[in-house]
Amino acid sequence: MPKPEQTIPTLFRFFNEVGIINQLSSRLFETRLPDGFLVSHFTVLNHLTRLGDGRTPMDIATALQVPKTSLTHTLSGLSKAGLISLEPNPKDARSKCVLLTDAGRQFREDAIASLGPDMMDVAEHFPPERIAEALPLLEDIRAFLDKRRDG
Amino acid sequence: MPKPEQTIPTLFRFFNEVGIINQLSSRLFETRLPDGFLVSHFTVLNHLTRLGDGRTPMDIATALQVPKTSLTHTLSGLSKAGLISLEPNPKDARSKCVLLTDAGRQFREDAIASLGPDMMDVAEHFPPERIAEALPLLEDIRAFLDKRRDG
DNA sequence: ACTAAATAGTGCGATATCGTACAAATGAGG
DNA sequence: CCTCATTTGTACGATATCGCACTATTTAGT
Repeated sequence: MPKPEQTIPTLFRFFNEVGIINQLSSRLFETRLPDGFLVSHFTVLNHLTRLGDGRTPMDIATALQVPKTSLTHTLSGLSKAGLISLEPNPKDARSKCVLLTDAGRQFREDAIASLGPDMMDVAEHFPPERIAEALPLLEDIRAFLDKRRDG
Repeated sequence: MPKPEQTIPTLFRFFNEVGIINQLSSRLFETRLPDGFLVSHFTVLNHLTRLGDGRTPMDIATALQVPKTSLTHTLSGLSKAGLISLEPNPKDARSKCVLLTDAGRQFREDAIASLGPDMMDVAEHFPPERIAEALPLLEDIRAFLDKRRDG
């Protein structure tokens, strides 16, 4: 039975730290990306590369937990830049398929490469084991919030 | 000597999880706040309550790691809503002092109270010790990124 | 088959965020 | 004192984000 007096401040601090880390890291990411591109663009390209392209916008929006209207905008930017192509979905005429282009794959690789020095800098101060230790908790909390959102 | 092959993907996953948790928790927060208020508003009120008001906008922007132009906008919203008052800074005529009003303190308390059930729900699934274990790492990474940003 | 409910993507409007450029004020160096 | 660089807050413009409403399509219930 958790005691609210200690628990709630601890959780507030947790979410507060997460918020600021996100802010700082996103900003850092963006200074490394070509002008006009944001973390949101990279995130989509990274997702498609890691888990495979050909997904629908709705799949991606759900996975990344962004509203579908926001994703429409992001995809439109990626498409204009030639980093993805949007094709009709043969399984569902309402929907589309998001395909990576070669330029899109290259963009992601370049982005990762240009972030490499920053990442190594972090890695030098924080042993990967220490980061790896925290990952399960983060993933669990993410999954919890994720499931909770639907219900 | 960290090995890039494992380290960099681990860090990517870390920042990715942080990003999604931030997105999910911010959204949840905002559904609990009165209409028209965002996490950014709460964050400022919370900061002033915890560390004391009378600070300058620039102090707050630095502490919260948001661009000063963004904070100007947030403060303007808080001021219009009567949750803070902006007064001239006797020490520096360029600057201002941000003071909490009673309504501002009350707003924060109400916000925390309305988030209570959500927090307890999280707390039931994640023992506070487990959260507390992760806090030092988050704080260290935050501090590292924070310092790194200046240099 | 037919209607009703649910779902996918988008257009639109409101507003948040942030970079640039500025004016006012301060501080540093001569 | 008197520059000149720095700092504070803001106005402005550009764009991101997101909620609402809408159309087209699919799915479910009868």
